[in-house]
Amino acid sequence: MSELRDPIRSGARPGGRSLRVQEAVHAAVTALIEEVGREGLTVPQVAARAGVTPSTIYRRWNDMTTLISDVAQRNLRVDCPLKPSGRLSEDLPAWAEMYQEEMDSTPGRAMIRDVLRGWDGTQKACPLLDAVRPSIALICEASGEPVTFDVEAVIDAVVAPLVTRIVFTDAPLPATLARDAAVAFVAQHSSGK
Amino acid sequence: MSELRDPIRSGARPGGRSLRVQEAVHAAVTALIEEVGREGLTVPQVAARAGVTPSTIYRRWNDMTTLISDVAQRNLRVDCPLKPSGRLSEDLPAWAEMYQEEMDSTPGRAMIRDVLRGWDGTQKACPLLDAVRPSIALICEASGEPVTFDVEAVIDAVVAPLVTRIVFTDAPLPATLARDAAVAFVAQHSSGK
DNA sequence: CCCTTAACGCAAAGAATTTGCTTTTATTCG
DNA sequence: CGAATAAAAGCAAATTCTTTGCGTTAAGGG
Repeated sequence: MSELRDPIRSGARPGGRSLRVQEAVHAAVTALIEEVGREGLTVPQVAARAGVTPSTIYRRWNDMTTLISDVAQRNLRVDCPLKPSGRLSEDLPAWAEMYQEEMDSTPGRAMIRDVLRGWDGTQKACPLLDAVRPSIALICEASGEPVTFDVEAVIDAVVAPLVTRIVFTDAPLPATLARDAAVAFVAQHSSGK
Repeated sequence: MSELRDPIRSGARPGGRSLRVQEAVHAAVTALIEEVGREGLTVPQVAARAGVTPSTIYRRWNDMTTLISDVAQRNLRVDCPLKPSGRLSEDLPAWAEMYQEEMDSTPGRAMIRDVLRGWDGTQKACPLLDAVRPSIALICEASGEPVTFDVEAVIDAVVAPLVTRIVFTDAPLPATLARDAAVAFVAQHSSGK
């Protein structure tokens, strides 16, 4: 959509006033989304609430879509309190179930959409999948058994069907969709080859 | 995002001038995307090219995002010249390969993103998956063998991993990603149970 | 502690969007 | 096959959003 200011740059000023402004704006967006929804949410409105000039927002984020996407990305960080038991056949399904509950909810769905709207496909990092890989990797490592598959394979088998439905459909999901996929995946990769 | 005018409604006027305006606007969008790209494409610009008043566009589509999404949805109709051989183990991988080529291309990726940006998740019909189901169903029916799976299962196994990568990443895809998934899927559903 | 300059504030200029009203013209019905 | 009806388009004024130039504030580095 449009280049956000690169936070890692020589001479950049990530602290102090800049940071306060960023926090105030993010908070204002979050609050106003609650109050008036995403539609009919305008930059001048956010600016007023944050105690900031509209031009400040335009210069940093360019437009409302990018700003909302930026806020949504912060909320993607699901700090899941994982306590891997070490048994893949338990941990992966458990995580999958939790992940589905997190994502297939009104705020979860809205968050994914918000992230996507501000995503133009030219950035390297993919916020949603990047947020997920560490958890999967952790579960695999905790497993004593040597894994014969890739983290990407898990994403294909359990994350992809889930997010595809969330992104492209309105219909409520079967409660055990992700869990079942995880169980099937583990079964397939332990028995046989 | 915002309700497009319901085309099926008592008293609606799908023909005549309305239709001409719609076609002119769609054509203008397509042409201008080529010339100036999606960014920096404005409603007044489109209106001028289409020989229409801006207010006409605003009243019908509400905003540029919705209009672009609407245009992209028309282009989703991939009339794939399928000639099912009747052997699932050939037809499904062949279709998967073709589908990937169609979607994992610069215009294909842009199209998917355009559709998603105008998608607020409250419509019943899902333009992307709806465009795919008939093809899969056709292949399954053409197969003499009685199928032991669902169309949705195919979507989960081959379409989902594909679109997830397209939607969430910038990285180029392995050329045989979808084909391989299709082969594995057929193998799994013919042997064994 | 001072210097440099990134980032903000302010206000004017410019562009996009909304809105009330009029006109055109599909569609329906007699 | 004409009216009659109302959906959709045109037009223009009013509003609101966005951009931009320039002065001011205050991080970060020497």
